[in-house]
Amino acid sequence: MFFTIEPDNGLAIYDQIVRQVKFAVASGALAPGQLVPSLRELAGQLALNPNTVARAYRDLQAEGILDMVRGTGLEVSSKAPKACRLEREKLIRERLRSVLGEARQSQLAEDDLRTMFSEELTALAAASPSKSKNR
Amino acid sequence: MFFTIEPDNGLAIYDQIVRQVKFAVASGALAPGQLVPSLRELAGQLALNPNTVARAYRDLQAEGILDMVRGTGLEVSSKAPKACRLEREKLIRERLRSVLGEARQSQLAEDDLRTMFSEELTALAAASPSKSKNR
Amino acid sequence: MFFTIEPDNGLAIYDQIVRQVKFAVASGALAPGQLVPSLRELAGQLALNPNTVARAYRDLQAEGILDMVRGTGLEVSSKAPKACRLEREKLIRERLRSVLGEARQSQLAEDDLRTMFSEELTALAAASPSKSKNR
Amino acid sequence: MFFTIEPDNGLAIYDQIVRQVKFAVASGALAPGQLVPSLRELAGQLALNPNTVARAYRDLQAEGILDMVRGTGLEVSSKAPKACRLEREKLIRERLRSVLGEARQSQLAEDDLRTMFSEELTALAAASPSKSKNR
DNA sequence: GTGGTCTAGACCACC
DNA sequence: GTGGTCTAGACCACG
Repeated sequence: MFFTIEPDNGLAIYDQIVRQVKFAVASGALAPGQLVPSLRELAGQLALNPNTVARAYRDLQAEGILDMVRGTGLEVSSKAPKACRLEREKLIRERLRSVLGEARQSQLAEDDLRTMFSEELTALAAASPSKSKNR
Repeated sequence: MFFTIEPDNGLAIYDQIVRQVKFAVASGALAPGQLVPSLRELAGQLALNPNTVARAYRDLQAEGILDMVRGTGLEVSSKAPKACRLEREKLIRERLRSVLGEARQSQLAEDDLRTMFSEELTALAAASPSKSKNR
Repeated sequence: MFFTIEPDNGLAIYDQIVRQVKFAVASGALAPGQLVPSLRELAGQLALNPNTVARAYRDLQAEGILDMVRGTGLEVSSKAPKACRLEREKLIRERLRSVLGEARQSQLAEDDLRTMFSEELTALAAASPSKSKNR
Repeated sequence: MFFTIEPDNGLAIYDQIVRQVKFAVASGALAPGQLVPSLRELAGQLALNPNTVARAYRDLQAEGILDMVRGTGLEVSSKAPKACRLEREKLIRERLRSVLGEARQSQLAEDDLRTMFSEELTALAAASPSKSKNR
């Protein structure tokens, strides 16, 4: 699959999986009815403890993003895309607001912050020319 | 003092103290040679256990931000301002990079991200008119 | 494990643990990649509070001697042996220098000091025939 | 006076004073009946809190090394020289034994330890050519 | 199971 | 008064 896990980015691993599944659904990469990778498969790919993946899938089931299909696996629910599109912006905006809040509280000048933002954005685009026009 | 603790913002309390002390030094609010509040004093103000404050101050000593003056307290070291200014940028840039990385990976359009950034920035400025030119 | 704690030898208990871990790594008794005893295990063996062991392990992490493996424990880092060998010499040399400095300042004759050194060394060797060639 | 205080050599400041007074008596630099510097004088010279010096003098009185002479100060007792000569060796030997014990326990080779001892001894002699034959 | 955090409270050394 | 250490025990997140 197309997930990438970074330990030590502050987020728990299971939470990174949860977020990325939601993002994949939001972007259409995972469509309703489609099966997500099995526990063992994903755990193997990401070199994680299956329990960790299980924890993520459990949370996703609890939120109604994934539905259990007995004997088959977990599939993306029909209501997932709408929910995930809303969720995506919320999740990212939350983290962004948190960073900005800390920056302001630290008396960092707004201009420095804008500069930092631009720098990181271009650095990111350079590192992985993912999604301007082509992809 | 002028510290504010938010339990459950994801960061450990002692780490919030560490960051805020660094930020205060970076902004000049705490000058070298100045004593930080005593363990018991700060613990009292923030309604924390003295051990929690001690943990934060111990970390700051280990980083060379604070120097112990026996029987007197902990004072801001002479090398602290430079170190803290660098640290402040590093801490914020790290978190910013992490958010941006997640946003990109989530296929969020760059323009949406820029918009989000601007919105949050102005929202923040409105909420607390901290530091334009006039204040 | 093979640690021994002496309360009231002037060193804090957590510091004794730190030193002994470093010494164990320096001597090869603890190899990189190997897990140190868990907090609770070591605390049980030494009849200490787990927090005390945690403090020691935390310091060792901060110095890069131990790496955390989430959900598994703490392992000796790959860079630890070199660092610990240097550290061992430094720690002992520091204490030695301090004693010698005091001796000299006390006007103790250098020859008396040499005699004292030899006496203690042989007394020590007699007490625990640790490491000549044969053992 | 001829005392030197090193904070952070592991010994409490008051203890360093106690030891150095004893050493001065042992070497004859302070003779029975002679007055030691007043609290304020010594505290001023060493840039210490007078309470710290008071603590040291109090301990020395308790051991019978110093006698209070009302309205005059503290003088070296008649029994001090003999006691201090015995004490000097004991104090230094204790610390030396402690270092050696740690070195052995750390698996440091005996030869390395001997080398270290010689190095530090010559370094010390070079730093302050105090007391071979001439002084 | 692992380590991490926090609280509570006691005791100590030092200034 | 200051910080430092240690104990005890609870709770949490993670794997």
